[in-house]
This record gives sequence, structure tokens and C-alpha cells, in this order.
Amino acid sequence: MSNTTDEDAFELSATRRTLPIALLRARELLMERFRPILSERGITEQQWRVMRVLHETGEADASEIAEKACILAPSLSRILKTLEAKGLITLHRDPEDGRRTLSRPTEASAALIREITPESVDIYADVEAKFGREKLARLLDDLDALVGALEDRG
Amino acid sequence: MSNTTDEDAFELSATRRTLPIALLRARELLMERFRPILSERGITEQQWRVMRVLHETGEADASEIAEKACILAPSLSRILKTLEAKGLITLHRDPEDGRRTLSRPTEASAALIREITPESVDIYADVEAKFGREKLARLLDDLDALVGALEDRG
DNA sequence: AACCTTAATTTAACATGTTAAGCATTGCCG
DNA sequence: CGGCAATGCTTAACATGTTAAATTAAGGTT
Repeated sequence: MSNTTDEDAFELSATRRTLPIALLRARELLMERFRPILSERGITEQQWRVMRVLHETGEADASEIAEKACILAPSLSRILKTLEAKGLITLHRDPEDGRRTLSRPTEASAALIREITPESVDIYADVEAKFGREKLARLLDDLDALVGALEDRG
Repeated sequence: MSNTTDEDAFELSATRRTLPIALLRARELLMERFRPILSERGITEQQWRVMRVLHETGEADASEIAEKACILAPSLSRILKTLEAKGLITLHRDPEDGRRTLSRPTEASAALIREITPESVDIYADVEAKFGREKLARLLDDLDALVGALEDRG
């Protein structure tokens, strides 16, 4: 449908240079590097995010984990069951509010984090080196700003 | 596990201010705005991306669509079948290479694009207004640069 | 032409994303 | 205290993500 140079340039920007796809593409390429060190240990990216959140909080209910790990409640519900089955977390009912489910990381989880973190740091450092430390910091700032702008409903 | 202010600040940056999650979070918030206009018409975000690519190329094999829409082959294979069932594309075998599957958009697809595009443009304009035109352009440039840096294997 | 390798998709199997319903527990209000 | 809306989570159902294996067609070699 588009054949002239001008049209191609226009069309290219239409889908390729669109924020949602640009974000997706960048993320895909990033995860290509991180995923192997997780799959070697038999855990998924989402399971890893949950473990990290719990490592930082020590204990959290599903809502808090969902917000911090950026995972929707239905997915999280399944992931927590999986992690419990793997012996990486324990699940309890909140004694002060019977609706809430509290998760706590196990020692196995802590060990896994100690094992994976160094490799993860190396990969991140490599990305930082290739892309530029300042540019990466600015990118993170801009992304935070975008989130801030989008969170204000109106 | 972390209770002092310093630790919190450190831990916060650990998961929250991480590139993969920052990209994911920004994308989620963005799609919250776009998804409704798609789901109203009964199509998903991925189906929409495929339709847009076909609208620009006119005809394409699976590999080209996958690359441009940023969708993995197995997912695309299912999506193409769905779109064909909905009457939004037609599927053919490439006469010059029997391994390839060619997709072509139908008129119904073109109509849907004409219907959705204006609303999509409005939303995008709103985001641009809230976030800033220059900042958004810079963000897109930075994301492109990141992709470029990550694509060079080494 | 038979054979091997590569390439383009597709299937299969399991995990997660997405939306809508369903279930229990709380908290509030009359 | 009974009733009820709101809250927190879980199920269900379907679509996509992810990896590995299977399928079919091209291309090249002998």
C-alpha cells in the first residue's frame, strides 16, 4: 500500500515508532538477556519478581505484591500457589483480616536470590555500559515521569 | 527485612527502579487507556497490532508480521487463525515458497482501522499533552537507542 | 534423484495476561 | 444485632507468552 519513500517513512513511524510498541520491543530485548539465568533455575520472570518483592518486604499480602511486582491479582494467585509448591514461599491467612493472604519467603528463596543476583547485576552492568550510564538514568527518570503523568486520572 | 530509611531507599531502587519493570509499568498504564477502544470492538491489543502491520504492508508473510508487530511465531500463528475466522484477514500459501503463509487484510479490517484510528490518535495526543511533546520524542529516541544497543550482540 | 541441512510455520504444553464472576470477610448503618 | 455494600482474593474462560518438538518445503551436495 505504501511505496514511496515518504509514505514508508510515515508508515514506519505509525506502528514502529509508537510508544507501546517501543516499550514492548525494548523490554523484549532486555529480557532476552535476563531470562536464561532464570530459566536455568526453573523459574519464570514473574516468579522472580514476586520473590524479589518478598525479599525486600519480608512478608506481604497479595495486593502489595501485585502492586510492586506489577502483576494482576488472578495471575498472582496462581503464581503464589506455584511458588509455595516449589517451597520458595509459605502462605498464611492474615490473623487480623481473614480476607488477606500473607506470603513469606523461605530460606530456599533467599538462597536462590543470593545465587541469581550477581549474574543479574552483571547483565545489568553490561547493558549500562553499552547504552550509557547517564542515558539509562535519564530513561528511568523519563519512564517514572510518564508513569506519574498517566497515573493522574483526568 | 528493611526498615531504616536508607535501606528502604536502596531496596526501592532495587525492584521498582529497574529497567524491565519500569518499561512494563509504563506500558501497562498506557494500555489501560488504549485497551477499552479495542475491546469495545472485540479485538485484542495483539490482533490490533497485526491488523496495523497488514494495513501498512498490504500483504506479508508470518515472519515479517512477527517482527513488525513484535509477536512470537507461535502466538502469531494462533492470532492469524483468529483474525481469519473473524473475517479480518485472508490467508494464502506463498506460490513462490510453499513454506510461507501470506496474510492480506480484508475490507472489514480496513473499516475497523478507519473506525479505531481517530480515537487512538486522540488518546495518544492526550498522553503527549500530559507528558510533553519533546519529552515523549526524546523517550522514543532513547528507547530506539536502547534497542539498537541491545541488538548488537556482544 | 536420494540425502542432508536449513528455513518457515505449526503444534504442544505449560505459565501468564485479561476480564468477568464468584466467595468469603469486613466495616458500616440503621 | 441484622443487613449490605465494599474489600481481598480466588475461579473460570479465553487469549497470548514461552520453549521445545514436529511438520513441511527449499536448497545444496553427491
